[in-house]
Amino acid sequence: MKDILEQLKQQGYKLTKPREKVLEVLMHNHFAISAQDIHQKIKIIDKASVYRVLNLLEEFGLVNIENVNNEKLYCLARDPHHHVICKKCGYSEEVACTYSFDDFKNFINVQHQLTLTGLCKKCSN
Amino acid sequence: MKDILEQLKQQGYKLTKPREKVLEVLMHNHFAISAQDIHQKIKIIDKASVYRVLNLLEEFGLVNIENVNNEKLYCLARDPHHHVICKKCGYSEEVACTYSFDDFKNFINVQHQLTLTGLCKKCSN
DNA sequence: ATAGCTATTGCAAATGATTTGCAATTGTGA
DNA sequence: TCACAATTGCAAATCATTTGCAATAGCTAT
Repeated sequence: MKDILEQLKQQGYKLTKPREKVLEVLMHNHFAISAQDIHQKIKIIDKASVYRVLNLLEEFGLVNIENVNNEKLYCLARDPHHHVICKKCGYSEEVACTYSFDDFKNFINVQHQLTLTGLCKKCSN
Repeated sequence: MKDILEQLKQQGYKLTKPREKVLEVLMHNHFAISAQDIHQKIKIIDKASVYRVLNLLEEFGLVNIENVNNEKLYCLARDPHHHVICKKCGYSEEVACTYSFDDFKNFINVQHQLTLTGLCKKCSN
C-alpha cells in the first residue's frame, strides 16, 4: 500500500485519509467489491470521495474493474486475474487471467476488463 | 434475425414489434451500441421496452455486453468477438475473442464480458 | 513551527442509465 | 372472432455515479 500511496505522491497527489482508507479496504479485500460496499466499511469517508479515489486508481491502472448488475466492482490490480461472480448472491472465485492481446494498431493505452458471471452451486438449486 | 425471433417464440415468447425492431437495429449494427442509441434509432418504441428486449436477449445469451463510461453496450453474439472502444469518441474496432475458459467447478451458466477501452489515434493528440 | 497556496474533501443536489407499477394494448391459440 | 396472458407505453421511481462549491487539510518554503 505504501508503494501505491508513494507512487501517487510522486505524481503530485496528496496523501490524504480517503485515499489511505480506500486503499486499505482494497488491500484487505481480495475479491471484487463495489464503491457502495467500500463506503459501507469506512463510513467516516464520504461516498463521493470513495468514488473519486476509485476513479483516480482507475486512471492509473491500479485497479481491475468488473461489471455486475449495473455496478462496478473494484479489485487492486496485483497479478493479472479476474473473478467469476454469482449474479444472485455475489459469491466469487478467482480466475487466472489467460488473456493475451496483440498490439493494437489504432489504439493506445488499452485496458481490459473481463467480467465472468454465472450462478454458483447454491444459487442454482 | 428470423432465427432469433423463432427461437424466442419456441420458448413461449410473443413476436412483438419492440423485439423485432430492436433486433433489426442490432442486426444492422456490427459494433457495440447503447440502449439509448438504439432507442434513438427507433423512437416509436418506448425506451423501457428497448431495455426489456435487451434484458431478454441477455438472459438468452444472445448479446455480448461491454461497459464503457457507466453504460452498457450491446452487440449481437454472432462469432465470439469483442471491441476496442475509444473512451473519448466511441470509435471502435473489432477484436477476435481468443479467450478460452477452463470449466468452472462451482459455477454454471457462466457468461463472459470483455471490454477493451483506450484512446484512438485521433483522440490521443 | 508557521503561513500560504492549492488540492482535496464533505455535503447536498444533480445527472443519467436502468427499472418498475399499472392500466391499456396486442399476439396467440382455441 | 374471442378470450386470456403476455407485453407494451407511460410516468414515476431507483440507484449508482458525478458535480459545484465552500470549508478543510496537505505540502512547500520561509
